Amino acid sequence: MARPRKPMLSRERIVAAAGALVDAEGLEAVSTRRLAAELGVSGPSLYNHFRTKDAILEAVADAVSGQIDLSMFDEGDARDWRTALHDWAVSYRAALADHPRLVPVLARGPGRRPAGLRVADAVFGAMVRAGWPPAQATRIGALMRYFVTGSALSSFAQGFVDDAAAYDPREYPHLGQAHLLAEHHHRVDEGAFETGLRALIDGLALEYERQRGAAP
Amino acid sequence: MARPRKPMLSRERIVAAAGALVDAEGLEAVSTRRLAAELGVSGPSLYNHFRTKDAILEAVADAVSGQIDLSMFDEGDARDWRTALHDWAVSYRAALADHPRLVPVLARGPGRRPAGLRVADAVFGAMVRAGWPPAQATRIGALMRYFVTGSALSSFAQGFVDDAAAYDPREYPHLGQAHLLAEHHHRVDEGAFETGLRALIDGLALEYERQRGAAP
DNA sequence: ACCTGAACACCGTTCAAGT
DNA sequence: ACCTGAACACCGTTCAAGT
Repeated sequence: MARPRKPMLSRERIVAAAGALVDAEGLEAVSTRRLAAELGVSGPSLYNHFRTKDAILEAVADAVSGQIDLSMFDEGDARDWRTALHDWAVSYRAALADHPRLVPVLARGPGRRPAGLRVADAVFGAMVRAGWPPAQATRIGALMRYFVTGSALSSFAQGFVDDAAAYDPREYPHLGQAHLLAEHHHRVDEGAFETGLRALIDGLALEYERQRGAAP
Repeated sequence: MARPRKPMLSRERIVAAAGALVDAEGLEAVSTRRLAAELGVSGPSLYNHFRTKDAILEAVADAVSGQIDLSMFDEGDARDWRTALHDWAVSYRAALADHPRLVPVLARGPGRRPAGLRVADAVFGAMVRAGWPPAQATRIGALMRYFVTGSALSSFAQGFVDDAAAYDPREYPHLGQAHLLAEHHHRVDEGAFETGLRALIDGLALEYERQRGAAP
């Protein structure tokens, strides 16, 4: 078969297939041979389009970053920084929660990924425009990433086994209900995210007022 | 050689060697063959002591959870819930930051790991004792884990490449200084963690007062 | 330029064989 | 009980060969 007159692969097709495979079966399931089989080619063919398997995953990650809504940071948008930050975090988490198994790749940071850099640029720019000193704006970008990636990386509630016998009341006197967490993981994790996000932004607002008071 | 009269391996030796290997070279470097070689045995020998490679990593993770200070949650401790939560988060992060490459394993939750369960038990019990409703105490445990694992999983600052040319000012008008982040990553990430932790706890204190005011 | 099969140096895990 | 080598079904990546 050798070289077809019409290429069988493209970067787009590879990224789409890799994304679907990660979502369906997880990062471990993505092998070059498996991915190539899904695309109807042999393993080494992928190396005509990407330098390494990791570069494929980076491209998938950037596609996910591209789903994050940034419109709340537009110059013309009327939302104040608290509301903008909240709405952005919700969209950020939603994009990651759609592809939880990709979060370890996204957590590596933007690197040279364009969509990742656009996110960092938008939030930093908006916080500075709202009156935060640049060093604080950087910290806000960082701490929001900690919180959102942490919440999307793995379910808190699903981290507890579904088996009442696992929680010996003599060892763990307060975990008598922990075996119920897994069943309600959606509610628990959503609630914790909302509570945490609210607390984070309320706390930042306090800090903002302190700085306002101190500065001229 | 077959079976020696004195066993060559023990769970403890395997866990110690695996931990050292993860710290030195990362999770990807831990293969059963590599680990066995480090211990002077052949690969399959490990299966006499652990059912799978993953069980070895779980054991390493539990050893790290065992390093987290929980004394601030003791009944006799005089710290109020805000201070206790702060001091715990600092110790929690320090334990994880000592072994950042293990964080993806720790982020899976306690599962059946005893040290992981002790942490969950202590923080939940202390929050309830401080007056938080159980559902809120659960959320606090969850959101703290989001924030701490997110901050330990990967450096925010090191997620940006060290190359000024990567930040085209026409594409990313606010990232003119981003190439300096990697150089100061320690300061940046520490500062963001402290700012975020303070904001989180200040925000929770506001919520606590609201509940106090609303309840009888 | 873009695909192929063969090859290299790896994986996790099982299992029969040894003591 | 606890170690071994052989084996199975995999890996990521390189490379010469094909068109």
